[in-house]
Amino acid sequence: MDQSSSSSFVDTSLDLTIGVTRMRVKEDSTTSALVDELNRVSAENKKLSEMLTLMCENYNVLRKQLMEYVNKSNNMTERDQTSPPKKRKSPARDDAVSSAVIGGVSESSSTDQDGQYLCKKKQREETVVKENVSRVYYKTEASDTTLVVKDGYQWRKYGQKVTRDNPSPRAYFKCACAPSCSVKKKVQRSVEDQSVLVATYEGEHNHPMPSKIDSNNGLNRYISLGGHTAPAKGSSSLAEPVTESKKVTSPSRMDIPEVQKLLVEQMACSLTKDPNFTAALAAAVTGRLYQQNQTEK
DNA sequence: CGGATTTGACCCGCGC
DNA sequence: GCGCGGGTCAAATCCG
Repeated sequence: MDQSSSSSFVDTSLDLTIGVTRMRVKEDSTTSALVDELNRVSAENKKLSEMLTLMCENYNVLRKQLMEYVNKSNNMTERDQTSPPKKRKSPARDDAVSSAVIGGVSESSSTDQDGQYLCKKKQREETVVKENVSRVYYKTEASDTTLVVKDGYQWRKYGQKVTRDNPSPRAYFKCACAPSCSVKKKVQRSVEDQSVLVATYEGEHNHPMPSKIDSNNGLNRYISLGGHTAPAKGSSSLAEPVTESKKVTSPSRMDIPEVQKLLVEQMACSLTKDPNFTAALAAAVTGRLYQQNQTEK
């Protein structure tokens, strides 16, 4: 946790300051006007850089707070999940080692009489024998009643159910590339926080993400839950859906440099959308070019 | 009209 | 064996 928060700090100081050297101001009034303008712009750039740095600091502070909050609520939910004696065991892929199914009741307990039964059972197990199961949390508008999670992949909804432990319905999705890609996901609102969508992924896509844009610009935002169940891990990130994998084999798909890169990209993206910023940036670049021109002469 | 979504019915595992 | 509950199927419906 500490590791991640410290390592996730991204030095975003863009060094936009254009050390405008005191140029030999010509008597020419237009030149002096230009220099004035350059000075003004460079000061503005300085200001912008400071603002950006401040924003980053604020972001880090907020992120820390969110982590703490999430960890707290997570501890609570874990207690909630363990304490009430559930009548039924939740499915293997949801809460236990999924390989328990692989071992196969069929092997040890198979008898002649239920051969046919086991045949069917095996068929089903094949679909159950999984793969990686991961859970991802998405922050959405509480008023948003759709169970759509824009994670970049295309999904086909094939069912919806109201489950006992959660009043909000659970939606079932298959990857749109099925049957070639057998990834499934379940999406349900969190019991504690209706604005949080919990997506449970089963399996891994065997094809590239069709649209990366959606994953970044969608309605939903991944929320960083570095230590949802394992706070010690702390591999948190802004955009990477933190997977709460049930199997050891699940790779951590993004390391810190990548996280930083992504973070910077996101910041750059939001900044470039601001016309004021782009104007200032253009001015800064022009200023720099102008400066170079002057020194070359 | 074709693909996506909805929704009731059905299947199957599990506990009693 | 029965009933409950989660997961899936598939016909009906919606929508671009």
